[in-house]
Amino acid sequence: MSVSDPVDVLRRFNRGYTQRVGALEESFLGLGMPLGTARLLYEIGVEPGTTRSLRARLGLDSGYLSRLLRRLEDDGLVALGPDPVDRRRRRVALTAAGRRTWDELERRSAERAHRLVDPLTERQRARLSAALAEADLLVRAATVELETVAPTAPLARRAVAAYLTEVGTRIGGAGTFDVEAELAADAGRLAPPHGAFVVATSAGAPVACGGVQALADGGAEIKRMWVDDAWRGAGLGSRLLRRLEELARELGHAVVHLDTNAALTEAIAMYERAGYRQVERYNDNPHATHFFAKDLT
Amino acid sequence: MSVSDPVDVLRRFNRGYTQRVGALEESFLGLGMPLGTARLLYEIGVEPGTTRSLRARLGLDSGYLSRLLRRLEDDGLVALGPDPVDRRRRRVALTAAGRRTWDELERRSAERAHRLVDPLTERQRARLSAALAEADLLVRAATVELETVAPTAPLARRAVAAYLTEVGTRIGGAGTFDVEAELAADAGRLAPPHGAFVVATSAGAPVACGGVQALADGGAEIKRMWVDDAWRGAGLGSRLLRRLEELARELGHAVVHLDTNAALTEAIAMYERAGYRQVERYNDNPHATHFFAKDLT
DNA sequence: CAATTTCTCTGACTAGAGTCAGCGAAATGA
DNA sequence: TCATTTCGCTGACTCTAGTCAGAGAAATTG
Repeated sequence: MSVSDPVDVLRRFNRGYTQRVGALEESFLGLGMPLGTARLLYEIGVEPGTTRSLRARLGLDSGYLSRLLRRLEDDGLVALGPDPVDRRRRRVALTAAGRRTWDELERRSAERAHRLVDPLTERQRARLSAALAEADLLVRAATVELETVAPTAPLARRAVAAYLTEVGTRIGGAGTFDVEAELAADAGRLAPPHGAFVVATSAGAPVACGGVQALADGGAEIKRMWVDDAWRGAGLGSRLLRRLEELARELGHAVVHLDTNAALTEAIAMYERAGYRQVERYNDNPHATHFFAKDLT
Repeated sequence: MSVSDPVDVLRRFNRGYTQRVGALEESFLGLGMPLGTARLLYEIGVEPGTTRSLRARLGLDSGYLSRLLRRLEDDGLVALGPDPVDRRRRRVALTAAGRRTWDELERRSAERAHRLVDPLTERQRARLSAALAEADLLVRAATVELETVAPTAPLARRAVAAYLTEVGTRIGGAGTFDVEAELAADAGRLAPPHGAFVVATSAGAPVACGGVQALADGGAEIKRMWVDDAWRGAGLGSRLLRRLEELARELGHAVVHLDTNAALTEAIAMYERAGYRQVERYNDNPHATHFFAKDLT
C-alpha cells in the first residue's frame, strides 16, 4: 500500500483519529445531557437561528428537532419565539442559563483539546495546527455540494448579496450596488430557459455561487462568481466554473464570456488558469475593467 | 480567537471533520447490519480471539457481546467453539461468509474514502494527503505514552531488539549484535537502583525506547535510544530524551553522557539540538564513533 | 471433595436516536 | 379570494445500544 495514496492516508488517519480524538465528541456527555441535545444546544450557542436553519445545519428530522427543542426549553436553556419574517417558524436563542451551560461545554471541549496538544512542543503544535487547518479546508471543500437553484431562492439571494457586498468593498465605495435591483435583474436572466444559477453549500450555508445567462448577441456569460473568504484556496472557484461552463454548453452555447474588475486579482488569476483569454470590452458594465472569453469545445 | 491557536484549530477541525467524514464510520451501515455488530465483525476479522479478549478490545458488556455474537453466528458470519484453555470461554473466528462480509466492509470503507477525495484535483489530493499524514503523525505522537518499565519486560525486550536490529543494519553488517547477550547486560544496569528504562507505547505497541545507567567513574549514560521508523519527525526522540535526563537527575547525576555512531545522523542532529556537546571518547564501545555530554542544570 | 470464584449467557429493562404520517396554521400563487 | 404549498408540531412507532441481576457451567482454592 502506497503511503501517499490519498485514500489510504485518509483511511489510516480516520481510524487513528477517531480512536484517539473522536472521544472529544463524547465530552458532550458528562453534563447529564444526551449527545443529541448537547449538540443542538452547542449549535444554537454558536449561532441562534430559526428551527429551519438549525434543521439544515444539523441534518435533523423536523419532528425530532421539535422534541429536542422542547426539552431544552423545559430545562430553561433556550427561549423560543415566533419568527417575525414567517410566523410558522420559530426563532431559537439561548437563555442566560443556556449560555452558562454552553460556556461549560466550550470549556470542557477546549480542555480536552488542550490536553491532547499538551505533550507537543511549540514547533510541533504549530505544525499540527497548519496541517489540520489545511486538511480542514480541503475536506470542507471536498464535501461542498453544488446545486442548481432558482436565483430567487433565499439561498441564492443570500449568496448574491454577499457577492455584491464584497465586490462593492473591493472595487471601492464609488460603485456600490442597489442590491434589490440587481437581484430583481438576476431573477429573469439567470433562470431557465436561457440561464442558470448554481450555489455551493456547506452544511446548508452558501459558500460560493455563480450564474450563466445568454448574451443578446449570442454566447453565454458567467456572472456573480463569488467564493466566500474563508473558502479561498480550495479550488472551489474552478469547480464552480467548470459546472457553469457545462450548464452553458447544455444551454446550447459554444462560447462563454465574463467580465470582472481589476481589483479581483484572485478571480482573474483563476480565469486565466481555467483557459480564459482576455478580450475586448463587450458590454457597458461600468464596474468591469477586464473581459474574458473561452470556447467550449 | 487566533486562527493559529492549535487548540482552536484542533477543535474547529474536529467539528468539521466528524460532521463530514465521521459519516465514514457509518459506512458500516448499508450492509443491513447495526453499527455495533459491524464493529464487532470487523474486530474479529482483524484478529480472532476469545470472548474475553474481544470484550476487552471493544469495551463491551459481557451480556451485550454475547447477544451480538449470537446474531453474527445466526447469520453464519462467525464460528464459535470452546476455548481449550478454559472451557467456560469461547473462541471466535470468521467463517468464509464472514470473511466475505468483512472484505465487503473494507471495500465500502475504501470506496467512501475515495468518494470524499474524488471532487478534489490531483494537486489538492496530494495536499490533503500530506496534511493528513502530518496531522496523523503528530496526533499519534501526542497520544504516545511514556512508561518506565523493567528492561526485562516483554515490551522492553521487543523495543531493544528493534533497536539492535536497526543499529546493526545502519552501521553495516560488520558489527551485528548478540541480541540475547545485550538484553542480559541491560537487565542489570538499566534497572533500579542505578538505572531506568523507558518505553513509549502507542496502542500497546512499543514505538520508541531509551535507558539510563550509571557510569563507573561517575555521571549517567543514556543508552538504547530508538524511535521506530514510522514515528520519526514527531519529536518523540526529544521527548524521550527529556524524560531520561529527568530520570538521570532523580538518580542523583549532574551530567549525562552518550555515545553513538556516525551513521545515525538524525540522532546526532537531535542530540545537538537538545544541547549536547561533543566530547572525547569515554569508553571502548567498538560501535561508537561520536561521544556527547550534557550538564543537567 | 466441597466451597468459592470466575465466566458466559439469558431475560428484563431503559434511554437515546430517529422515522413517518398526518394535522392545523401560516404563507404563497392563480 | 380560494386553492395549494410550506412549515412545524404531535403521536405512534422502530431500532440501537447498553445496563443489570441472576442462573448455571467450569475452574480454582482450601
